Amino acid sequence: MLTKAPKGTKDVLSTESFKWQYLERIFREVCESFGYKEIRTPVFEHTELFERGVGETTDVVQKEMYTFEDKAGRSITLKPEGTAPVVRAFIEHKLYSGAMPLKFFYITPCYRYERPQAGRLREFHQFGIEVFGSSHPAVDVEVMSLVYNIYKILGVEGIELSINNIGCPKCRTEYNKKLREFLKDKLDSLCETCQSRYEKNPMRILDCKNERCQTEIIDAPLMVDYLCNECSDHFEKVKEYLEIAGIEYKVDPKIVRGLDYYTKTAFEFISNEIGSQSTVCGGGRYDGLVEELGGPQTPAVGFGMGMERLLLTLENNGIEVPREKGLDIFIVTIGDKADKEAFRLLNNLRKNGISADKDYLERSIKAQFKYSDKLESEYTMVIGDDEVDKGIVSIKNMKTGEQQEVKLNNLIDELKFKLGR
RNA sequence: GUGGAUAUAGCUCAGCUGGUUAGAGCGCCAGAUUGUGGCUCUGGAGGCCGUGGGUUCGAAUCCCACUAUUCACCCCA
Repeated sequence: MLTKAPKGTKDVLSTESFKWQYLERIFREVCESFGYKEIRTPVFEHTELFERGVGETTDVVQKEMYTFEDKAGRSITLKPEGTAPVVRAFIEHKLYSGAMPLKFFYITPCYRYERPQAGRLREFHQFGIEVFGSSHPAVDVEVMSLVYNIYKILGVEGIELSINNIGCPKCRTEYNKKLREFLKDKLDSLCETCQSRYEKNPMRILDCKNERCQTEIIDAPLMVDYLCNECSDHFEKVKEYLEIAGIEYKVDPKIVRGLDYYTKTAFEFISNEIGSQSTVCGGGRYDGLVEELGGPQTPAVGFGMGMERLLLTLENNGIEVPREKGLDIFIVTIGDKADKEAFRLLNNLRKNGISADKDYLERSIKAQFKYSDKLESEYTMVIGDDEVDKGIVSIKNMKTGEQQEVKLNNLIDELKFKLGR
């Protein structure tokens, strides 16, 4: 137990971390080019924030939150998603009083108590963005376009964008009423989960994979057909802007978001190659959330992307993440005197921006070379008594095997030249 | 919360229907090459065979329980 990471968590070892750094770098670059700024919020929040923000009836809140009491008896919850905390910060710091729209991105761990499976962990990492202050449909599309760009840059193929409009509180309650009416006398032939969905979230029934349920709902009314003028107008404009952006999409009237705050636009990017958890990115508009949490009425859009799932997608696309470079130079030492000289040299090299390392195990020359090879050093130099006395060392290019004599006091300039620094 | 699969060396796995010192490849360490890596060859270290119980003269192997991992459902990124 002591030497086992808790269920649903994973160490990112140094042999993997370069992939994360790569993804994070791409996110940051793309966000910067879209004018988004980073925001960092705490890993834990008051439980109430998620109850109110995500919705008391959602599965996330009802059975998946890491909730505990702190020493003063406050109920604290590890963030299960990224949006509510950003909205909280937006309200707390009265950011609505500044220039709009306001565009943020974040990279954060999230926590949900679930049974782990492929593409699903209890601690997972989410990359997301939020835009506050504009109800313009083009903003919805900008958000999707940012995701689209990331996939393009990463070289990910076979990801499909599905969009829907799930209405606003006004037309959705109207629609839910219609849907319940339609399902009322079919209730008995629906599967168990769908029966519980009937009250909680009847739209979800449309998405059921159970065949019996599917045949029952063939003629069910669809949200798209019951949108109010404002919502359906918004939906049409989103499609127009998607055309302008040149982003392929399909309308999927069955997309339903499991978080209560979504309004109007809901979208998903789906990959069919990473197992059952096919949603690689999900997002949408949430025009009512800021107000719900005590701020002024402020429209907003955003998305969240699971980084573990993105990594899976890359793997299954056969995309190799560029590896980090090896060491510039490794110093092989022979004897005590040389060891001290090498230690002094290391310091100098590093100060000059040349990454350098040496042996610390007093191993044979051969073993030191092997180790240098493992570190993927560009160069390896040998230093023993002779070299210290004469002030001349030989440096070996590890790719070509060529060796060259260099004066110790010229070493740094010579290396800088060779490395193109 | 529900269901299925799996658990043997650091990693990937073999070990047939129970039979005595548990194997391979890779990795690690060393030597062949006494101051030069990658290739090759040789040797070495490294296992409570997930944990506990049971059946048996005898269990890595069969049975049960537990734990962990994993996949799927629910739900979500």
